[in-house]
Order: sequence, then C-alpha cells, then structure tokens
Amino acid sequence: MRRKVKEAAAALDYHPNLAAQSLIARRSFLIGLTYERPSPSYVVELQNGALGRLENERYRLVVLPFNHVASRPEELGKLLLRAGLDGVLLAPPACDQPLLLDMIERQKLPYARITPHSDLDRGLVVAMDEVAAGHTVAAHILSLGHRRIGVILGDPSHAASRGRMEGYRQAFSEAGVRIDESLVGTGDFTHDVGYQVARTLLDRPLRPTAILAQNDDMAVAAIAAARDLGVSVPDQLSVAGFDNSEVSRTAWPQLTTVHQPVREMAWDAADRLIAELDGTGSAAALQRRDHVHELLVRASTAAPPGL
Amino acid sequence: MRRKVKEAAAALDYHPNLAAQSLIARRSFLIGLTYERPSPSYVVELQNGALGRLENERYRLVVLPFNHVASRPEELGKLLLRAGLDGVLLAPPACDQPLLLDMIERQKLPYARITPHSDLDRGLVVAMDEVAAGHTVAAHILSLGHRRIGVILGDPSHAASRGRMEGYRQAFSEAGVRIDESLVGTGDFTHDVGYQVARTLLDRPLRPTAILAQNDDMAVAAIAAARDLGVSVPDQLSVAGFDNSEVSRTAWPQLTTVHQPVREMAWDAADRLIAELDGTGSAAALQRRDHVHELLVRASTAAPPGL
DNA sequence: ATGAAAGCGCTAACAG
DNA sequence: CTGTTAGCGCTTTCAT
Repeated sequence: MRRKVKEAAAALDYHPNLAAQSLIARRSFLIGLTYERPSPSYVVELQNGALGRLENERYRLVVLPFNHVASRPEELGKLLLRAGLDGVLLAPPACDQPLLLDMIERQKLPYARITPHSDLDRGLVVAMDEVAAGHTVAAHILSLGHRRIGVILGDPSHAASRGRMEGYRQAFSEAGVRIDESLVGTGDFTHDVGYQVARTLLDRPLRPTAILAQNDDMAVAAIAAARDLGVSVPDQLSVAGFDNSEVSRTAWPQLTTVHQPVREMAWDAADRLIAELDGTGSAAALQRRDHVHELLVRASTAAPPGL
Repeated sequence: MRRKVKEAAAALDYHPNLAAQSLIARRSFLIGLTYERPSPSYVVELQNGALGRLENERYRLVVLPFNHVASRPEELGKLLLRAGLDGVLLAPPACDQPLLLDMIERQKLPYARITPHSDLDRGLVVAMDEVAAGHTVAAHILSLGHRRIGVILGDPSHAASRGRMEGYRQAFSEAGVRIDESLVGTGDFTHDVGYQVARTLLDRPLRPTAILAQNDDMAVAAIAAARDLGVSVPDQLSVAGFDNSEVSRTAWPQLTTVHQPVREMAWDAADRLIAELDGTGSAAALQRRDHVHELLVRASTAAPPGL
C-alpha cells in the first residue's frame, strides 16, 4: 500500500509542496549569504565553499550582496529578516557591524560570521588571524632587505584592512624599521583606485623599493603602474598582494601573495550553521574554528636593487 | 484601528511568516539561477545582473551551480524541480539541454534562457549572436594582415564555443583564407588548459602569428605561454580573447576582446521571467530580446611581423 | 495496519 | 468598518 502510493506519486511526477512543509516545520530551509562587492574571485570562492557544504542537504543558498553596510546596517538587517531565512552567513564587513548583529539576535536568527575582527565571542565564528597574515608578508619583504616600503591599504571599512596593517606594523617594529607614513596610501580593494595610489607612491622622489598591497587586484595594479613608469618588477620594485586570487597566478610576474582559505572558511561557516539549525551541534562543531594563512612566494618579490 | 494594529506590529517586531504567505499565494518568490562553473567574473556578472532586476521585488535569488550538465541533465532537472522555485534562469550550457527543458516544461516551471544556441523558440529567450561575435573578432585579426592563425576553442559542450568558431569560419571564408585545422586546439575555458594548448600551437615549426582564444582566461594563458617562449605580444604574436572580463583589462598587454553584455542579458532574463510570473507581460516583455556584442581593440593585437 | 482530524500562519471571502 | 471563517498542502497525533 505504502508502495502503491509511492508508485502513483512517481507516475504523476508528484512533488510535495515546500511551502506547506516549511509552514509546519517552521523553517524554510533557506540559508542566506551576505557579502560586499569585493573581487569576483573572492565572491565565487565564498559561494562555492558554502554551496559545497549545502550539497546533499535540504538547504538552499540565497545570495544577498549588499554594498556600504557600514553606512546603513539597519537596512541590511531588515533585508535579512524579511528574507525568510533559517540562518545567515555573514562575510566581511557585515560580520563586524554590531548593530546588525543586534538586530539579527533580537529576531533569533542564527548566524555564522566569516572572519570577523571584533566581538569574537558573538555568534558562530570562523576565524582567520589577519594580523598574523599581515605580519607574515611584511616579514618576508623585510627579510629580503627592503627598508623603504610602500603600503596600499584596502577599504578602511573592512576590518581586514586594519588587521593586516596592524600585522605590518608589528613586523616592522620587530625588525627595528620605522614605517614611513607618507608611503601609506588608502585604496578600496579595486584595481583602478589601486593604480592611482601606486602611481602616487612611485612618483615620489625617493621611490619605495617594495609595495605591500592589501589584495591582489591592487597589487596587479601596482605592477601595471610600475610598468607604465618603466620600473621593472621585481628587479627595481617588489610587490606583494593578498588573497591568492586567480589574477595573482595569471599576472606577470606571478604575484607573491597570502593564501586565505576562503572556500574552506565558508564551508566551515555553513557547517556550523547547519549544526546549529539541525541541533546536531557536537562539541567540535560548537568550537570556534581558526584557519591559517599561507605565504606564497612567487616571482614578484626579490631583494631590493643594489643589495 | 488599522493604525493601532500596525503600531503594535512594529512594536513587537512582527514579520509575517513567508511560508504561510507562500502556501496561500501558491508561490515561493524564489527564482533560481543555474550556470556551470565558468570564470568567476562571468558568474558574478550573471548574478549581479539578475540581482539588479530583483532588487525591490519580493523575489529572492537562489544560486544553483551545476557541473557537467551535458552528462546528466535529468539530475539538474530534479534539483530544479525540488527547489520550490517560481521560475528559473538558465545560463549556458544548461539552456541548451532539450531534456532539461522537457522536464521543466512538464512541471510547468517558467524559465528564461540566457544566450541559448538551439531551439530559439522554446521558453523565454534572451539572445546574443555568438556567430556574429566570432565573425567580428576574426575579421579584425584578418584585416590586420594575419593569415596563419591559431584557435583555442572553449569547452565543446558549450554551444557558444561552436557558435564562435562558426563565426571565425565565416570570416575566414569571406577573406578567402583557409583555416589550418592543425592550428585549432581544444581547451575548456580555463587558464591552465589554455596554456597547454597555446604551448602546443607555439611550439610548431611554423608558428601562428595570431591566436584567437574563445575567452579571456585562455587568451591570457596564451600571452603567458608566449612570454615563456620569448615570443613578444603583440610584435610577434597577436592574441584576442572573448568576454571583456576583469583579467582582460589587468593583463599586459591589455587584451583585445569582445564585450558580451552578460550583466544586461541576465537583467533582461530576470525581467522577462518576472513579467511572466506576475502576469505583467506587456507586448515588449514577450518579445525575444537580442543583445549585441562589441569588439574592444586593445594592445594585444597588431599587424603580423614583417608586414 | 489504515483512516480521520487538528493545526502550522496567513489571506480572502463573507457576515454582521 | 470590524469580526468570523474557511482553507492553502502538508505532518503529526490520535482513534479505529
């Protein structure tokens, strides 16, 4: 009989109505993912990581990009709360907006934060030590012998930008080198602005021998700026990026960069969120998870000229 | 009274239950987007286009990437039908799978196809003439004087790949030039495979003076291969890509490429789907929409050596 | 084992 | 204008 029903269902191409199931189960099986328009490769890694964990689960992924969270966190909050989600994955910089977290918590919407920088004890967090990552790449440049080093910061509203800079500072101070603040420029993670900042740095009478860019897009822009000025990389200028994105490999020379396991972190965040939603929270799943960065030394960094 | 209720609702942070609304409205306000893992920039453009149209609508976007549709179309079909969607946006190559379309139609799931290549009369279609685009770029190379021209095809399961090649053929035949089939290599739209194919082409005793790559990632790979062999671009070798992706601009030399208005097409597809779902289908919305490509001549193409 | 009924939270149709 | 009710499609509980 049970079988007969099943057969009839199959014959009629019957599929249960998800809305009715959701109504009774009190959940939508929808997980949201918010992020802010950074580079395409970052976004895709993030999505694929989360999707990888969701595969073979009933959950579906709703993408909710949102720009300028910093200037209007409550708007994003409303959007998320109205979206009928079971839970939400928060990438930077949304994961660092206390007001947003307040709103979400008030509505008891479970959430996981991907590489937050502040309030590390709120919600589920998948962490990454940006300071240590910044330290590593700066230490690499210093160990090559560079002393006059330029910096291209990312968008200041991203905590990652501040964290990485903090790491640079630590490495400089350990090496007994003073940071020349006039060689620190502010970009916004995009190629075009990165190019402008790089030009400014390279046009200075006493040009830096190395540039630390806070992501690969801006690092590639710095290489382009150098090329346009006839400055060869890495002979006359070393350039290091951040992210190990696709362009870091297709650029020439290939970029020295820091690999951030974005995909794995997104997978983890989804994993923890699901554990919470399904109540399968083992002790392991409830712990904060830390991921480590990896310095990839490629062809864009070398000893400074004359050394 | 009406006001009092509203106030109370606001005070309690009340939000209507979407599942219940869906149940009664007989729709989920969920739109799916399927695509196959091509380059990150393409995926992001596609998503942003669709999301742009969905903004300020009740609809939410569920992303459903799926690899190797060609080998298992019924699996994707099941996935889509179980996802509780109101409609679905089909990017290549899924939009060209007749079996998939059959399944979707049988369940009466509305769908819009983004740049399909076959059965242009099925479903809502947002078209793009790949043949004409291929023709344009090949004609550009031929007009520069090139005669020994290599080709790096994309994934053969993508109809776009075949369409573009057809365009190359037309341009060659109009110019009275025979295609040297031994200079036609098959890639898969990825940088790495593109590099291998480019190496094979450039290692031939009689090296081509130009390479037509079917996307930018492979074109950049061809430039890398040339550089590794000491062949300078564009002096000794011209390279043209396809897509006007981010890398085409950050590459050096900047790539001559074909701009495909992916974002606009995705916007349009979402627009038409919504028109169908909401029954606001004006005459304009029901028409097939055609988008045109644009050749962007940049620094990677020039006259062949000795001309 | 099978069948009947209640109810998830909402909207729409109707009655007062 | 306010209030009541039926029912969307399903699952769960309870009765047979």
